[in-house]
Amino acid sequence: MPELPEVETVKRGLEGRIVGKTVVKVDFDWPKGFPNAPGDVEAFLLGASITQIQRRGKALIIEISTGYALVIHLKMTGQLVFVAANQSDRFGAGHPNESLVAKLPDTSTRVVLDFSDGSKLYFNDQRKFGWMRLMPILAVEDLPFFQKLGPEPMASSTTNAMLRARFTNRKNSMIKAALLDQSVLAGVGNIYADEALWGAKIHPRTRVGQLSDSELNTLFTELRSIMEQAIASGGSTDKNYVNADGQKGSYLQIARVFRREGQLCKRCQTTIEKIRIVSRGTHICSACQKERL
DNA sequence: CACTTGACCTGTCCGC
DNA sequence: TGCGGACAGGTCAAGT
Repeated sequence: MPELPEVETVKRGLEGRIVGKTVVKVDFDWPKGFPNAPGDVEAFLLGASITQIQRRGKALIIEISTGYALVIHLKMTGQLVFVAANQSDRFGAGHPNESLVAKLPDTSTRVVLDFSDGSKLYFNDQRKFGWMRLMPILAVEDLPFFQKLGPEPMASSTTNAMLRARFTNRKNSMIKAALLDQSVLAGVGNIYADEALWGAKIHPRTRVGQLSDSELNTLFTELRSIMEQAIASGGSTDKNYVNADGQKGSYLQIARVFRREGQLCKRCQTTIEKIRIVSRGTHICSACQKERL
């Protein structure tokens, strides 16, 4: 389930691997995942080169020399995996990714881009929730998804005061629902919502209006800190997520509550519980994160 | 408008 | 062993 740290990790991986490369072939057989007008691929992608890669929220924007861009959302099980021309150089016998690369393309492969140097980029998506779309760069920001998207939590221009104002617009929501709402704040998903709430000692069912300014500030500080650590760990791999080299992220090895139900709270040794809030699996320490009525 | 819930998908796991 | 059902969770549409 790629959230901001996972998508950022993919973005950084792709920057060093596909920028400057020329696309010579595109294979896809899945209209819902690549819903483009006939002819777009030939006119605006083939023969063109990758110029830069951006991330906004959980979406990636791969810009192309034709003034078009590939906009990609990995949703829950999407992967973007780069494979060099000579696989054995990078994924030879004994390499941790040998088995993964050996089976690409697999049954989850939706799109394959071939570059002129023989390398390839695979877009895999087991559950088909993700999408990839070719469109003019100038039209990207007009997509409803980007129109509604809230500010970037890690940007220096995003202040606590600004975030407090956005959250308190949703004062009757549970804080976890507000954190997951991409129109309030971009990039937070189930993993880092639980991790940040534990860090700030806030029960996820608390209504936004019940939180003081200082509690909200602590929550935002925790969120930034957690996301920074997650990026440094290459993101979180629960099942599907891998980076641009096909490697897993290691954040869950240092996670405090997520997927730690039944284990002890690292702060107070109480057993971590898994409950259900806003239809999502939610991990809490009921001693550190007291529910208020 | 604020807020919640179900649908979209497929692979996996659990109980029978 | 096989099978039904619950579960995983990002976003959007539709509901209250």
